[in-house]
Amino acid sequence: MPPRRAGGSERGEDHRDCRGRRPAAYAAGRRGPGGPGGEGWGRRGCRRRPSTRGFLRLMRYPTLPSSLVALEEAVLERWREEDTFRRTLEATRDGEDFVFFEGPPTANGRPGLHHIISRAIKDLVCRYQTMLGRHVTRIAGWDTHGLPVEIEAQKQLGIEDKREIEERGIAWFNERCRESVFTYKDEWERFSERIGYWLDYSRPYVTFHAGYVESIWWILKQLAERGLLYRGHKVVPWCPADQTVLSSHELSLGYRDVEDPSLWVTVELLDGSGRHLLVWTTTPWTLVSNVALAVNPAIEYVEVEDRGTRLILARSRAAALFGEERIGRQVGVEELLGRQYRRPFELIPESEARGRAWEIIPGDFVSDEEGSGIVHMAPAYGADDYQAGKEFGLAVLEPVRRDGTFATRLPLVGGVFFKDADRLLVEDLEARGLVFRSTREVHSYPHCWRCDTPLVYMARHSWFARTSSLRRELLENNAQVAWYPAQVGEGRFGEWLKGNVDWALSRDRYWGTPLPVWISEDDPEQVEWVGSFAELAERAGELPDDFDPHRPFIDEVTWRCPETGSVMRRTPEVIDVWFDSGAMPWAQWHYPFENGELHRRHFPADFICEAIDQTRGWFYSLHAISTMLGLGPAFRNVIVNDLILDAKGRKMSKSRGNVVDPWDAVADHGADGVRWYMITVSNPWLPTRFDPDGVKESASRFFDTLFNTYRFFALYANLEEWRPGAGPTGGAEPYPRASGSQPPPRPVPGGASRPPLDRWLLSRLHRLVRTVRAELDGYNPTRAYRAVAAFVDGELSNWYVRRARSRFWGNTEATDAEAAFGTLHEALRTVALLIAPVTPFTSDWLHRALTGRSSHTERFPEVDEGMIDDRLEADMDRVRTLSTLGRSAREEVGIRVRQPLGRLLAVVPGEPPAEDVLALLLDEINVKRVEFAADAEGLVTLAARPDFRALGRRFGRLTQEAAAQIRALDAEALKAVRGGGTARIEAGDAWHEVGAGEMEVVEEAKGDLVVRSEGRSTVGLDPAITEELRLEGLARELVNRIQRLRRDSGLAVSDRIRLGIAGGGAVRAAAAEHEGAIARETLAVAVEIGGRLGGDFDYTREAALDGDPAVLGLSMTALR
RNA sequence: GGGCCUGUAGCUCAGUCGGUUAGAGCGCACGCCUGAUAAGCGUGAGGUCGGUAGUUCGAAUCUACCCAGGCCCA
Repeated sequence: MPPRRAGGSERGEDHRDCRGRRPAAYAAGRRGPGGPGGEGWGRRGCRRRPSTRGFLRLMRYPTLPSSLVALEEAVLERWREEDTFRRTLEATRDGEDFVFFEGPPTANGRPGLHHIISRAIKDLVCRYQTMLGRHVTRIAGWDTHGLPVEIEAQKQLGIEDKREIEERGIAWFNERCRESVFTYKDEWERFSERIGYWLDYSRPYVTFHAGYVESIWWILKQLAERGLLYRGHKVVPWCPADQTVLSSHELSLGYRDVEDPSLWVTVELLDGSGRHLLVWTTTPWTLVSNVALAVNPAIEYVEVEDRGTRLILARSRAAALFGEERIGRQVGVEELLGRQYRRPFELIPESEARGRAWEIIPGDFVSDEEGSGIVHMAPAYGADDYQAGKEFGLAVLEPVRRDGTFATRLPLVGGVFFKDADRLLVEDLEARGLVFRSTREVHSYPHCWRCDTPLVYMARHSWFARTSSLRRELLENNAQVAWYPAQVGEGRFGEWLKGNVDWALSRDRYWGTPLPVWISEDDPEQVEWVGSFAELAERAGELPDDFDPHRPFIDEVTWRCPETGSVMRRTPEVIDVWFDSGAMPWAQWHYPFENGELHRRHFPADFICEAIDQTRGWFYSLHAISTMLGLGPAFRNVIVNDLILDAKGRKMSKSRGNVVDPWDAVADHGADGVRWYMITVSNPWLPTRFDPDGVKESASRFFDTLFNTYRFFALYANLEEWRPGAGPTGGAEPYPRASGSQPPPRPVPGGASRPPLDRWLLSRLHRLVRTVRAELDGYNPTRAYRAVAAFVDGELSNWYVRRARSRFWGNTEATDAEAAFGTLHEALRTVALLIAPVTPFTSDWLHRALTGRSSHTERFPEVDEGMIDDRLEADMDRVRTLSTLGRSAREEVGIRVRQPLGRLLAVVPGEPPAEDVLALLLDEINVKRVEFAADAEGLVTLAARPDFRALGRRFGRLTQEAAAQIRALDAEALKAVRGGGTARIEAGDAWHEVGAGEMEVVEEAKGDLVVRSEGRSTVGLDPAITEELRLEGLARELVNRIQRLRRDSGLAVSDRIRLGIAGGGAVRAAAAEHEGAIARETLAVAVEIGGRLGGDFDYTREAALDGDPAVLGLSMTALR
């Protein structure tokens, strides 16, 4: 038994290929102790060993490593040794810039599987552009500030809340944060290297570095000078337990379905009519703070009489709640607007209400799809409410304290947690007879994702960027961005911009970029933005050399205003961490303090790529900052990738236990395997399922086929000592090397002299190059590489190699052999270059194996349009269709392909294929001749296929009738149409002339043949086997058995033999008739044919050939 | 509750401008090949194109509504 898989210890010593197989060349010669045993390999075992000369020749085209992972490790080693990445940057130094921005990850979390996909895409685009000769800057970055970092630090330190941080000192806490941000930096760098993501880690941008912070200060000051920054109020989600604001991102982590009250309250309208307004809410606790009711002028309101009370509500809601028949008089909105009402609770003294209160206001956000069409407003506790409050100057009542409880001075609910107050409040309303209906319903409500406490929306002071004033610019700039897919840009991002609200910049936290704004202690309106450290020093005195702009040190920097004499003190907040990352186009260069030219060259980005969750994160912050600075869009092309799901389509999460460790994935499938899978399995913008079986499948389909093809090439190229440039096809080096300064050599000449199969492959190859370039230029990597996969599998391996196989060895026609090797070499090398962006390891290995050079310092293949031959491709298409049908027909009659048959009748649309292309069909399905219907009148019938596109235009609703009439045309009429004439049909009570434009006339085979057809192609196979054909079939069987015996006997591919064939009359006749062919195929220098096996043969075997027994014998011989 | 995406063979996915026999791979069945061989290849079966209603001579494709799943937002 051969060994199964290479164990770990054997790795590197074992000359097995990627499937764990021994390559034939080694299997024949190398007999290590672990190899197959001597017995069973022929009578005398195997003594062969390649000559030294032969062995050296084998080294020319190397054997594939034992696995994809081993291949990648070897390539990585090379990249490290020769610093290939840097060489590509140097080689393109004078090229036009292609600007790429790397979105910074946070290095206090480990890289995950989902990072592979965006990194694979980023790497792919950057490598492609590099191979086009452009200079691609790829600077790594680290996102190091913000709440995630603080939370991680708190977790490690076991700290529960902010109070504890302040007790132990901000300096101490921030030091812990600073230490933790690079916890996994090394792992990230190793991971990037391992998956082949070329990124410059030597000079990364780091958001907490003083220079980076200074650039942000500069940006902020620019914005302040443009009047875009202000201090205001905002309703924010607040966790009463942690006493902190949550970001919108964090908010989305904590939505949970809970049961809440569904309360309908009646509120008396104070217009003396005694009518009540019906109001619906799911948060009764906010009624305490109610200051207004909103109605929508676009909605119709009516009165309904219920239990002695006249209620006012939206018409559609009245119909739903009471039924049409109970609807009373209509109430005009103008009758309501500005009216006072009696507030549901009077727990807060009226005197505390500063501003308008308990009045009916208009609001277009009011819907009549649920509730009553009348919405209760508590500006402190809802975003819509707050907006309306600002617009109408409503009072803001804030009885809930930061810990979530009502102020103790309030009657009824003083000291009660806001959620717990609901029950008390509903009871009180019921007691006063103000409840119309009270139930409970399940809806989703945000909770703190850390402590599960229900969140409360609260108005808080905050610094804002006035982005809503630039809505038009944001949209205009967005229109200049090409989004992949487009709907994210138009839809998700565009809609979000349309509804843009001012960006709340400040955070009440510690570890972040401090807001560089100082406020007068005496006059809060006197503020000063500081745009650089130098400016700060001007005001506050010299800064230390190792000045750290972080809290708490920066908080101590104050000065006395020379004009007012007031002390200027910094606002305590830090900035939203998204501003950090959005500032990277400037801050990564410490612009404008240095690198002005570098920054100018690197803005805006030609390309960025991140996951969909960055829509409102990095995509927005880049876009918003750039727009606010008046600089247009920050990026021109953006690929948005979706999530990586598990094999069953579920989100990966720790709690489900379905998280795949990216290191495991790479160890199992290789980086190229995972990259290839992620790029080709579905478009990046669709959620991608990570299915290990799927990875294996797509890998084996592609890599194994490609490697097998290479192996085939290498085997024979080594045997025949072929190398490019030696023969008549000339030095095949069509792609200019990136580093070379000479003009590129011309591509291989069109090769009209090459056989059609070769010309066809090159035509397909160049068409492929055209496709791949077009798709990659259009940021469509999935389509590009699916096309490559189809080429390698369907065309290169399963048609070209399959059909050209015999030309690769023992080919006595040197030109033909040269053409075959040259063509296959060029195809493999071109494929190696095409896949360089997507599977950089395999590409590099293959390219080096074929040429000795790395693929990554080469230029991307160019299309030679002259090589594309439409006619030839069409002919080959027909031949391939016919061979499929021929095989199917053979299947049906049960005659194997080795048995030659006499005749195939064929019908194809259009012209028959050229003679030399047709030869491939004869060979493939092993028939002596193909006759086309045109030559074989009487064996076909004519039929008409209506062309609906044409008929539809002409006949409209009569199309079906006309089509039926066309189908019914008789042979005479069809002959006339085929001859360029017309036929008459009746449709819609009128006669019409129809011709070749309205139909296609096709031939269909008939008769006693075995007929198969598909589309417009048909074959009829003549199953008759003459004696002559039988003998030829038998001869082929003999070749087949002899080859098997050769191989089982351990002979090398090129060994010559002496051959003996013994058997009955038919066997002898077949052998004698086809002796020459048998000898040629089996490399026999002598053939002995007889009734019994004479002579002394080293290896013998009996064989049954369809009931004809035969005995075969062979010996190796030194003769040639 | 709102926006966007997805739904095609058992599974994973293609499907161009609406055109009349909806494709591929895997899996399955059967077979072939045996010097690319621990591979490879072929043939076949397998479909209510999520559903309904429209538009149209004609719908997987366009429209509306509904269902299911996902993402984002509230």
